[in-house]
Amino acid sequence: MAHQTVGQAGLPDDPRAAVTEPSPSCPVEITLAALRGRWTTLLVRELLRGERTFSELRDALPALSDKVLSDRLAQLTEAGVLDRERRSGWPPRTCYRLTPQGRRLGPVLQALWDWGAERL
Amino acid sequence: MAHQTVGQAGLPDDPRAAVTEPSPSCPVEITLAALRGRWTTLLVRELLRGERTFSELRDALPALSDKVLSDRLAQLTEAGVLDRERRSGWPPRTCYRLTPQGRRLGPVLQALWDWGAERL
DNA sequence: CTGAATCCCTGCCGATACTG
DNA sequence: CAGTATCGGCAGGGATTCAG
Repeated sequence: MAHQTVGQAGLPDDPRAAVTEPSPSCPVEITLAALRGRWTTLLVRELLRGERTFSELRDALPALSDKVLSDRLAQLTEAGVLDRERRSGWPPRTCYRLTPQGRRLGPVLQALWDWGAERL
Repeated sequence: MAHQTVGQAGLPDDPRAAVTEPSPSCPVEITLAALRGRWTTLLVRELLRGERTFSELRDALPALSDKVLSDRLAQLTEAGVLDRERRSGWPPRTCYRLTPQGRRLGPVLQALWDWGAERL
């Protein structure tokens, strides 16, 4: 439903692409904001493989500090990309999984991958 | 040809996606590096519509300073996204146009647009 | 175990001024 | 016209420490 007004024409000619300065409401900016920052795409890739706890993510990305991991998980949760589920009991565990919106980032990452792969 | 080893499986299971920290040689990072920074996607969008001179770009994006415009054009040229053509004579003009690689950013921006548009 | 708070350092980007 | 040089403010992100 996003493009019924432009058909096959694509983005450059979409009337809503007429902005003349960066705007947080531009769809492209929204997506880039969700993926912004170091480590973010690696985290999404990890979660595309399945749900993970905080420590599983830390183990999967050993060079990522707790602070940045926590920051990125908050950013992605805020962006609607993933859910957190706190499990009661001991030791405390929090499990993260992609939302349906988050799973739709798969094709986006694939598009980014494909373009970059052609340059190698 | 980028994915013959993974068929339809897609990125998360590609063996080359096994990196555990951000790497400049990761295809996703290459693409994000090309698009990095404020104004970059707007410049690419503008050039997807056709070639532009420095001042045409400045007129299209009035809030963009000369310095940043110059920085972005250099970054995109370095990334192989666009070519510059200096025209001799007076006044001096430099024309920018997308390379074939640069034109292939169209589908990438479209993927970014589509994901962001669903969130509105 | 899962984070939040703090500190510091670096790089981005905007403004301004200047050159071929 | 098409840039480059310089400076300053601010946000990103790493290390460390503290808390629920």
